[in-house]
Amino acid sequence: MSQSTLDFFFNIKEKVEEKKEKKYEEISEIKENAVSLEIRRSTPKDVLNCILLDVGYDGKKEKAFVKLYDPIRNRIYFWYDNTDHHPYCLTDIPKEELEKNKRIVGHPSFLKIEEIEKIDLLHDGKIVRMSKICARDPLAIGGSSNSIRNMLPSAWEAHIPYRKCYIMDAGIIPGMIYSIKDGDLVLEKPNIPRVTINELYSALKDDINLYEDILQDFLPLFFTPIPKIKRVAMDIEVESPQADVIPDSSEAAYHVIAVAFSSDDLNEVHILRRSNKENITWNLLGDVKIHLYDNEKDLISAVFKRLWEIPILVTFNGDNFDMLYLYNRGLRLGFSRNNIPITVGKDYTDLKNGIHIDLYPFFHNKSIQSYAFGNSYKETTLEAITQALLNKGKVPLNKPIPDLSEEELAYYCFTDAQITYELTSFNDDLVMKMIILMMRISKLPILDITRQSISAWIRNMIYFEHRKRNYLIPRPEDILKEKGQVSTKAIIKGKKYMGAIVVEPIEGVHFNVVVLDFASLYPSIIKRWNLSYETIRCPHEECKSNVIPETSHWVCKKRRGITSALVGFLRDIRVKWFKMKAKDPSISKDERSMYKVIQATLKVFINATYGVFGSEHFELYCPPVAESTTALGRFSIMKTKEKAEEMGIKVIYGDTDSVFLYNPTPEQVEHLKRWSINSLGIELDVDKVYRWVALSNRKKNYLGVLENGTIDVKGLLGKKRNTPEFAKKAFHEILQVLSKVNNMEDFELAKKKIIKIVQEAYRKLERGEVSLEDLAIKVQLTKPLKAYTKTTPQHVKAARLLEHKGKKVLVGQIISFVKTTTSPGVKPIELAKISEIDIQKYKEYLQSTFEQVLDALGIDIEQFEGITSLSSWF
DNA sequence: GCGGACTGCTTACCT
DNA sequence: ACAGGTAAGCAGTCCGCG
Repeated sequence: MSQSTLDFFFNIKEKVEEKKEKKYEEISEIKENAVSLEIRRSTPKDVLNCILLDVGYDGKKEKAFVKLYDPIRNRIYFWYDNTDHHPYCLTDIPKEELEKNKRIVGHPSFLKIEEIEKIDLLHDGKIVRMSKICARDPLAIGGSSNSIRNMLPSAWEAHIPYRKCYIMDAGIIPGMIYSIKDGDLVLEKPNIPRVTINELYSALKDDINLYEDILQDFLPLFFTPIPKIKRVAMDIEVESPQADVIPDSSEAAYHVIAVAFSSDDLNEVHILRRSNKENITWNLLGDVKIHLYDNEKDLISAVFKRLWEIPILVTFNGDNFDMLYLYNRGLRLGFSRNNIPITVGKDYTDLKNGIHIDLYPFFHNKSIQSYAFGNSYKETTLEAITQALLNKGKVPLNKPIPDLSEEELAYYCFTDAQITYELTSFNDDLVMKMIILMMRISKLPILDITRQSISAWIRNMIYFEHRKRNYLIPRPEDILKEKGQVSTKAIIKGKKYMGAIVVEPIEGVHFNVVVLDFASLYPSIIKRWNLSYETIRCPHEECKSNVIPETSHWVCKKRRGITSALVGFLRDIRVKWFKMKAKDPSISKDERSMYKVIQATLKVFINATYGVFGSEHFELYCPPVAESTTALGRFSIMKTKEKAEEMGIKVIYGDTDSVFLYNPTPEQVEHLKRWSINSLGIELDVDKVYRWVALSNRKKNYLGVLENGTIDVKGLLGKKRNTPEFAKKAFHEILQVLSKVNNMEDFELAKKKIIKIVQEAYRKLERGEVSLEDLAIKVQLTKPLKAYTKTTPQHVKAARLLEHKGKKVLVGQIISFVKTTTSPGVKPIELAKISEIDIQKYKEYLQSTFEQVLDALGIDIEQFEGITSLSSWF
């Protein structure tokens, strides 16, 4: 057995035995202890093996600082910059001239001007001389009315927040292990065994020279173990005058009635007495510690005491609610700002002495949702996420929160804290590990990872590589000026350029279908074709012959593109190393699971890299890069289709990066794979094999049975959220029947069963045997009700009816409504009666749901038409 | 004034 | 606030209809 990944490069374990872990103290007597922040933050001169979690700026000290978490003492240390680093921006105006500018050199925060050189990638890597203007305060550079960047006709690198600038200049990698040695911050590098390096090099083979320098920098990020980060989850409940109105957290006008903490070793509820009951029972709470208070201020005081000592706090929507409410409630109850352990920022809240992780924005992040969790939850609510990931939910409430007894309230509140904690602990701390890896790859502090979107991560990752190599960070307007043009037209109105190709499906049931797909097509293209903002449409005459098919663009042959190298490396190491190692039976289970986390994290970055280059809000937005990527994607799939057909294989379907081959021989498949790597330079793999697949004439719409007997459904109405449950149920019964089909004869039998299912569904509907819940159509409100000005879709009509009844309707909420015969034709399920259901409309729903399946199977829905008039029989 | 053809809006899916 | 492509249902508009 090999050692586990977590300790084979590092020897944290030895030290664990030397020191005692910190336990939370018993809360008994509450005293307002005004310990100054200075003392709370004091850091010893030597601290070993902490994980660096956050970077910030201290306005009083005028210094950058980092927050380090010591996994052994379970506490946060602060380390302040000792390298005399200052905020700055760059300009092309010479130093002598700047010195004549009284407003700049006379600025109260002005420090100095340095003459420096930068490499300008946008202009063929030529060396440019620049002046670097330093100031004491980041606001003096940018962000105030009197900032220096506004006094300059043109400034570079002036919009980067100071803490990010500091990270880049100091070369700090958040999420890595650091020690403080003799007052200095020192990175603890892992010792990666020679044999591992050799294995890795041989896996990446010839491509290694495309990105070897990046590989050297990135390997420690993957091979540094992630220590166990203790954290405590918190949830609060507050009094509310109206049953289903959530109190405003900026007002904090009502009592805080319960606060729960949950973690490995701290499980307690602080609760306010609201009844006259002599003996309250706490049977629901098990061995959770209960603190009952007669006075709200005592409760808040005890909670604040906890928040001073908890190093890492986890909430769900704490930024907008729990933390903000506690802060404002604290002020209302007379606590001074200094005695409240919470920082309130513009769009975040934090612990003054620790770190606050809000899981809501993290799980709301679209890339996390789709690439890390495969869209398993569709709404960002604690209920939906825990249902999907933990397979359990919140405690069901049968009355409003203020009406709950103390015991019920404590139980409800504690359960929320507990499931919030579990969102970070399930699958062996998967979420915590992913967050740490994301920090390392993007070089962003934990606060930014949980609160910013994927484009911010990717931007920071690329900026960091620029600063490291002394490249000038390009300005968005300069990229656009040089590389703004596109040469294709999108199929969808309003889009900027043409995207992927979908091969016209050949209708019918096809047996023995092999699906080949390109492994990460777009990242592979970016790597193979050297796509980057500086290499596309480069200034060299001799490169203009290196054209991208179907476009007017060309790409550089002389210089290796930085984003091409970066994306290429991340793609290759994921596909050729981590994905392989995650399945390697010769290594330990722990190691495999760590490799799985790494490959899943890389997937989030890789899958989004093409998209960001086509997004206007991205600071490295470069339309020809995005356009060339999709053009080469179309080129690749079309060439593959042609080649397959040339070989005599029928291509029955394909979408973006895949081809569906009808009954190919294993030799043909091998031949095609070899051809792809040799002539396109992109790996083509077998993705899945169908016993049979049924295609209709609709694209992105098919079903099939895989080799192992599982049924695979894509795009059919029966799996869409806005299809009523009763239609979905019948649809799934049909799938059950189909999953057992192996040949044409089976099909004939299956058809008879399917007819029965369809008939039964119609009959139930006719007889009124379907419940309101099963008839509900669920549609998400994607914007505020007021914003629907052009049309009024049905779910908006239903939502407006709800609002009329005084119910709150929020963006992102899913509206459940039914179709009625009474005006206006729809009603939210809460207000509808079974007698007003429009049965005719629901028949149409059934018809179109079934039609898609039957179409694909070659059964004519018309032969069922008699069924629709079944009503006459009853 | 009403219905059919058409376009545009909106949502949910696929890659 | 990562992209474009496809399907579907409905809202709204225009036009023809003696």
